[in-house]
Amino acid sequence: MTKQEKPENNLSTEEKFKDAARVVFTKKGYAATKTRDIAEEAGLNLALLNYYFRSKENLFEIVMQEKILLLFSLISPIVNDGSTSLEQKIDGISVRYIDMLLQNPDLPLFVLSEIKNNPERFGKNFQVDNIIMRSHFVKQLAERNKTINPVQLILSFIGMLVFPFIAKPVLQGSGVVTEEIFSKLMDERKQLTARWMKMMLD
Amino acid sequence: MTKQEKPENNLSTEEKFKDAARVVFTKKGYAATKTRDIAEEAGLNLALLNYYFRSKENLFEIVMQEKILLLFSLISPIVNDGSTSLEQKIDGISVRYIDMLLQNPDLPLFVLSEIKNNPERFGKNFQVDNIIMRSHFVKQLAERNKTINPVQLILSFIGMLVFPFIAKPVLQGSGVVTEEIFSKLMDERKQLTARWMKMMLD
DNA sequence: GCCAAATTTAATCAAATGATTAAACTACTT
DNA sequence: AAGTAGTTTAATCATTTGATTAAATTTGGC
Repeated sequence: MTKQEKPENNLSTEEKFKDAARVVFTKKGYAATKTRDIAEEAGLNLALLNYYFRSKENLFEIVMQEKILLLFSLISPIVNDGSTSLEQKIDGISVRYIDMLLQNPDLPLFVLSEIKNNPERFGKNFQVDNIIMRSHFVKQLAERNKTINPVQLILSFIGMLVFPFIAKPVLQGSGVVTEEIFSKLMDERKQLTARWMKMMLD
Repeated sequence: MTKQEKPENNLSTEEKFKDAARVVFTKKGYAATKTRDIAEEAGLNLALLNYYFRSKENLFEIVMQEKILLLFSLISPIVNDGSTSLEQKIDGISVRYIDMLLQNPDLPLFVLSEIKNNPERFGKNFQVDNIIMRSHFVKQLAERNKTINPVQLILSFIGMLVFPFIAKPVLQGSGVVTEEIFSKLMDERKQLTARWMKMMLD
């Protein structure tokens, strides 16, 4: 009974499902997504999906885990880097976060709505408190300006970075921007948010 | 055949459904909401819901219409007031928008996700282009600072106002804030966003 | 009190949907 | 070539869900 290892295309099959799930879940949300949609998007059969992942929920969990990681893994090392200045952190976050969002435009709206629609599910998944609120960055903020609550500054910072992507469907739907113009705006925005944030420090 | 007008409690019944629909739709989103949930929340029968509204979609349309109106009706008169200064508009929007959001905390996330999940449905519902992008406010912005794209400023402004409410489930879930602290933060935030926005003008 | 219209209910339908099953097929080992 | 574990498929289930129907109940005018 030599346990047969998965050949090339087996891994590929599982990955096809995950890819499809990423696309469909992110586009339509958990509740509106049918397992058949995912199977079709993957070009595979419905039963096969359950063979690999046991359930819709399971597959969703996997996708969601990835997304949340993506959303936080970028920030953590930057805000907790003890060797950089406040200004350097602001520059770094602005550039890298917008770059990441340009590659994952509907990440924030997807993650935030799923969390809202089902808060119980994400008990300890995000350690905002540990990763961000106790970060080196926050300490530097508090040192620099003792009158302003760091939470306020951070909400503005992340808000300025993330909100355009959340409002993107509205902006496009109402013809304010095209895909191309949006990208240019966001690229330009890296410098703007950094500049604005630095102004807001004092 | 004197057509019997709806007595007191009929109007009340229709309103009960709308109230329930507001609650459930806003909490769970369109796809995750079952018509039975709404009926139960209203303390009424399922068939009655279809008697009044013909369909789930219909009822949703009504609720959504209200929500979008709420989201835009506040801004329009302020940004298009030809008699106020840029600074006055900024103050007015900050205060009144945050007040409105404090009373409707999950309005933004609800509206924005439903639009994203179903952009076709909202063809012309939001005239962001007409109401905001061609407003007196934007003209004043462009006059004041010819180097910065007004869209960038507006995205930051609305982002700073709205984002905390979008991130609220995460903030609460991770124990960064309680309901009470959140309200205080948002109250304090009225002045902060106004101050920051004015700084960003130059 | 009685009638007609409006309202409410319980029962039921048809379609959609997540999941399972049993059989067919593939690829690798010997 | 045969056997075996792993993979894929078509068919089917049971439940959920939006909607309908027909009967019961209530309401207001006479």
